[in-house]
Amino acid sequence: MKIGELARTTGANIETIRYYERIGLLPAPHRTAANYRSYGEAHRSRLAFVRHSRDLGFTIEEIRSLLDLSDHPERECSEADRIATGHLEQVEAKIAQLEALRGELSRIVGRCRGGLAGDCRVIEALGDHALCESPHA
Amino acid sequence: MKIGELARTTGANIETIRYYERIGLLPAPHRTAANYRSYGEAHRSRLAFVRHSRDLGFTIEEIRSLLDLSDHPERECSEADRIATGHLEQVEAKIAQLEALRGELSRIVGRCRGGLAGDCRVIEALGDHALCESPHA
DNA sequence: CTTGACCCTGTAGTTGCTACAGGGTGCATA
DNA sequence: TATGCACCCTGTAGCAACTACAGGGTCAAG
Repeated sequence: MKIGELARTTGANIETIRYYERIGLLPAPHRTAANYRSYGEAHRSRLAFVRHSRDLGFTIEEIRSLLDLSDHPERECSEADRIATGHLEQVEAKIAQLEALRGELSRIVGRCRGGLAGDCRVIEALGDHALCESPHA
Repeated sequence: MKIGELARTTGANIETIRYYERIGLLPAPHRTAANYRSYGEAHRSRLAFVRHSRDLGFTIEEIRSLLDLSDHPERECSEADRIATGHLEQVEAKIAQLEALRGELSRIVGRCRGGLAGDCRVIEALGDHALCESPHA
């Protein structure tokens, strides 16, 4: 299959696929006589793995390690679990941070009663961190 | 005050302050005879506004608009409210997305029982989106 | 008079793509 | 046969919002 079809069946962008190849995340496929990339099922499932992992928020370097494990089924699985657990913790931390932020923002937005910028509570609140209730950052 | 002191009193990085000046977010301050930047209270409060807004997750362009309003107190405040409300909505959307992600990730992590990578449920789950419960991306 | 802390400019790196520019290939249709 | 169109190629530059140098100048203390 050519790159366009691979892109369609995985939902990845063509440029992204070439980018993954360039950074060594995907192996370089065979080329046709016209120098077109030619992919097989192994490429498709590897790309699906990458896209799925990216959608779950793993970094490229984390995915590199996970792929490496996936290529060596005789190794121990603990590294994969460590990566996933660490990532989960980061996601939870990010959620907590965004929730604090949401709290401050909705307090700020709620204060606006319309009118002139000189009296604007939104702008006032942004200028003065002391008006915040919780440590959002 | 020199740039180092401004950085200390606002919590901003020196390089970041110069960066803000370069992109026109902060006005260029006076220079001493030795060509050092020399800041006053107006600079400090403007930078505090910017850092606070960044901590709340506003983009540079949003902050540009907010600063512009802050510089024109005779204008209407509605734009500030529109920006803040829009940003709040984005934060809420991001939280929802991360919560879906957390759900999938904790399901995936929970499946690992140790052992070899070849049998690893974490790696299996990453390779097969169909094993997911909810549409996380 | 030298050490150290501070300041300057300009440029390049970070992450994970995305968007061209400028060209080649392959197939169907007029 | 020409020609139009969809597709492919490489290489480079751009995005956000910084951060990190390299290579140099300034200034006060000991």
